[in-house]
Formats: sequence, C-alpha cells, structure tokens
Amino acid sequence: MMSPDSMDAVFQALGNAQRRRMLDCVKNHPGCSVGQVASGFDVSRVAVMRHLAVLEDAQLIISDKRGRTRHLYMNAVPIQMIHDRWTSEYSALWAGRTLDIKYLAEQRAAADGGDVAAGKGRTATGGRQGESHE
Amino acid sequence: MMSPDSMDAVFQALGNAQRRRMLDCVKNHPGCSVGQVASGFDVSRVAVMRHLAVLEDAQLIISDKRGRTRHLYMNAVPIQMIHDRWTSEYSALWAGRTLDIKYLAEQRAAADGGDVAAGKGRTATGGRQGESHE
DNA sequence: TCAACATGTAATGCTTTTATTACATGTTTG
DNA sequence: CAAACATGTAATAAAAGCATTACATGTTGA
Repeated sequence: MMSPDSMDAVFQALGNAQRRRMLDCVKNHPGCSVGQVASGFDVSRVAVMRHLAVLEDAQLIISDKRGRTRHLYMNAVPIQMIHDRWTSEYSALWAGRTLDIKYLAEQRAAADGGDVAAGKGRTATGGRQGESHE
Repeated sequence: MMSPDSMDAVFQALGNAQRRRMLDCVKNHPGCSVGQVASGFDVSRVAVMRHLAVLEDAQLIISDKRGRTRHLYMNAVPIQMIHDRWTSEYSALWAGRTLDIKYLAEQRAAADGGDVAAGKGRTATGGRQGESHE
C-alpha cells in the first residue's frame, strides 16, 4: 500500500511541467548526468538539481553517484502504483465515459439523506465508509 | 490533447491528501453540498471551500448552484486522460515490472554519446526528440 | 600538482499555498 | 418579516515553492 505522504510527494512532483519534462528526459536517457539534463533547460543548474531532488524524493528518479558524476534513472513504480489504483477505483466511472450532471442531479433528488462525512471528523463520525483508499 | 497548465492543475490538486479525501467524498456522494463535505473535515469551512475551488479549477469537480446550496459532482475526465496517457507511454517500462539499475548502467556504458537536451534549450537544440508529450 | 570539471551548499528574494477569523450576501421558512 | 441557514468575500499570517548568484567540495587527467 502507498502512504498518503508518498502519494502527495509523487503528485506534487508531477505537478510542474518543467519537472515532468526533466523526468521525460531521464526516462529517455537512462544513466544521464545532472549536467546533461540541465543543458537542456532554460533555468539554472541549481534549479534543475532541486527539481531532480524533488523527483528523487518522490522516488520517481533513482540516482547513483560514480566518481564526480551522478547518474540518473527513472523509476516507474510509483506511477504504476497510482495507475493501478486508479484503474481499480474509477473503472466503473469510466464505463459511461462522459458524466451527465443532470442525470446525477435527478439521482440526488430521488435518494437523499445519505451520510456525507468522510475525513477525521469535527462531527462524531468515527470511521469511514469506503472513502479515502490510501 | 491536454495543455501542460491544466495538467499542472490536476496534479497539484491531487497532491494533497486532504483534498484527495474531499474528492473521494464528492465521488461517493454525488450532488452533496459544500457544508456537507466540510462537516466531515477537521479544518474550517472556508478552507474546505478553497480546496473544493482548487479541485473545480482543475475540473476534477463540477458544481451547480441551486437556491442557496451548491451541489458538487466529481468529473473523472481529467484523471482518465492522464491515465490513458500513462498507459500508452509507460506500458513498455511496466512490462519488466521492476527496474534493474545495474542493467541500465551497463546499457549506458555500452551505447554512450546520445543527445540528452530536451527542454527549451540553453543549447541550440531547437526541436524535441520524443520527449515531453503534452 | 593544478586546472577544468561535476556536483553540492548557502544566503536570499519573490510568489503561491494553506489556513485562520470576521463580516457580507442571498435564500428559505415559520 | 425576521431568524436560521448556506455560501461567499476580506484581511491577514505562516509555511512552502521556485528561482537566483556566489562559494565549497571532491574528482579527473594533462
């Protein structure tokens, strides 16, 4: 299972287009160096290093320092885990492909009165009911 | 196609466990109100409202105000798009399941000298070579 | 050895995110 | 109509994110 924190790290790491491009770069050039990645981007080397560190913290990149150069490799495992979770969790919703709000509105009007609380609860809810699979 | 910016918005929105739980809550209770969601979380109603606004900006939530209450619905489309992209982009990497760094290291040592630049280019790269599909 | 090299760290500035409390607006309903 | 209700807005503050330049450390090779 994947902890919420590590999931945060992965999504946050991917939540930046520059960083996604760097990850793509590492994916397509396994074993490349920090400097090689930096040469392809418009920001400072230090900025690139920080981005790569964020990706490594999220375990989307694995690195291996030999001599004075650090070699970078992509690690698809975290993405794969999220992918698998989504597949199992949303497959039902994807069957209909596009969501019709009006249909859901009618559904709501008909069967109302369900418990909505889900989080840690300011109310005395206690447990959860199928929400938050992390 | 999905713009880098909207992709940022989706990942950033998902990069917070509290917010993912709120999205789960809306998913499991289509048509629920802001207040109903807020009742299940430990932070202020305003904070919940902001989180929901972030999710709506990312188009992960669609809302519909009738009278004095706003009704919330999950929209799976952005997640589905990312899912589809990942499936096509990483399926090759997932075949091997776990990544063996040493294997990649040897691969690197053997066939070296490939161009690594990918971004907008401090170097005179110009175009891209298969990287950054957004 | 010593210069070029590749990476790493420090100090700093600006913007964005996340949260708070207090107040405002509009809507039901007794 | 007025009280209770549901949402929205304002002002504020602490923390995190993203970028910079300048300097430090360790490594390779003529």
